[in-house]
Amino acid sequence: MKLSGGVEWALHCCVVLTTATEPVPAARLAELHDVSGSYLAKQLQALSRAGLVTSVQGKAGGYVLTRAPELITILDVVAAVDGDQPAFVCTEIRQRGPLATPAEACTRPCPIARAMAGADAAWRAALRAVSIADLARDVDDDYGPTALAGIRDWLDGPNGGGTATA
Amino acid sequence: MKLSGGVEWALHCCVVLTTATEPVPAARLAELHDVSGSYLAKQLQALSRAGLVTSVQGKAGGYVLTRAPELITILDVVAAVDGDQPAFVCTEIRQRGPLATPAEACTRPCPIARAMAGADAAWRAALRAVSIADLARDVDDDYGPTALAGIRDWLDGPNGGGTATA
DNA sequence: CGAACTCGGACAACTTCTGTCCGAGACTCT
DNA sequence: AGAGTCTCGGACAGAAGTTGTCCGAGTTCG
Repeated sequence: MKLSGGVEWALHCCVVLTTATEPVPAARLAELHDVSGSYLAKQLQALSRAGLVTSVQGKAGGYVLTRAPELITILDVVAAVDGDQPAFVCTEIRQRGPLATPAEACTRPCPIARAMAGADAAWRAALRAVSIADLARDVDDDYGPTALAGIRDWLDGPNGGGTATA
Repeated sequence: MKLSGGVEWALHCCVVLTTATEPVPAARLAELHDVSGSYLAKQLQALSRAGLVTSVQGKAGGYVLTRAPELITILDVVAAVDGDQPAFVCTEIRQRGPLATPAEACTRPCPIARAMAGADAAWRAALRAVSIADLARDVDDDYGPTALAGIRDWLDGPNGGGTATA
C-alpha cells in the first residue's frame, strides 16, 4: 500500500498553476519545488494525458489548467499520475483448490473483495470531496494571501525571463 | 497505489482458520487455496509477528487464531502483511526551493498532506469496521453453511492425516 | 528562413515485491 | 533416552514496478 511519490509533486504543481495566467514550463515548476525537472516532466505528461492540463509548445510554452480549479479534484490528479485501478485486485482464489467454488455460484464478488471495494470507495470519495481550489484556499488560510501572490510574482518574474535581479 | 498480493491470501487463511479447532499447517492452507506454500508461509509469519495467530511447532503443529474472530479486523491483517505506514508520505517540499516556507511556519501538515491523511483515515475506518467473523458470516450467507463446514471437514479429514480415501 | 525553446516518448538504475530454499526447534514414537 | 519426522523461521535469488535521465519531434518567435 504505497502511493507513487510523484503524486505529491503533481498536486503541488496544480495548486501553483492556479495562480498562473500564462503557460508555465516544467523546468520552472521543477526549480520552484527544487526537484528533478526530468522526472517532474513525466508527471506533467500524465496530467496532460488525463486532460487535466494543456501543453503549449514553442518559445512561450508550458502547462495550463484546462478547467477551473473547482472542477479538478484530488482524485483526478491521483488517478492521472498513479493509475485508476483499485488497490485490491481479487484473484478469485475461491475458484481454485480442491474445494473450489463452482464458477456458476460466483455471481457476485466474494465477501473479502466486497469489503476491500467498500474501503476503496470511501478513500476515493474522500479524495473526490477536495478540489484544487479548496487546497489553494487552505494555503491562503494557513500562510496568508501573500504566499500564493508571491508565487504568482515569481512565476511571471525575471528569474527566468532573461534579466536576473540577484 | 497497489496493495500487496499476499493480503488476499492472508485474509482467506484467517477466514479458514475460523472453522478450525486444531493447528493448521501452512502447507495445508496452501494446498487448499492452490498457492505457493513457500510464499504463503511468509504471510503467515507476518501474521504471527503481529500477534494475530500463534504458531505451534512440532508434529501436530500449525497456526491458530489468537483471539475470537470478532476481535480481528481486516485492518489488522492488512497492517500485518502490508505494513501500517500511510499510503501518502509528505516530503515537505514546501520547505524547499527559492520560495521555501520557513520551518517555523510549518506547525501543522500542509493542506495536501491533510487531505490525503483524511482519505487514509476513511479507508482505515472502513477496513476496521469489518471483522473476520463478519466475513465468515457473509460466506455463510452467500454459499450456505455447507461451505465452511466442508472446509472444516477437509481440514480435519484424511487428505493429509495419513490415510488416503481416493 | 534560421534559431531557440518547449513538450513527448524512449532508455538505464534502483528499490520493492514475488517466489524459493535450507536450517533450527519441537513433538512423537520406539 | 534417542532417533526420526514434521513444523516454523529466517536467509537467499529472480521479476516487476518505480525512480531518474536522456535525446528527438514540433512549434513559435526573430
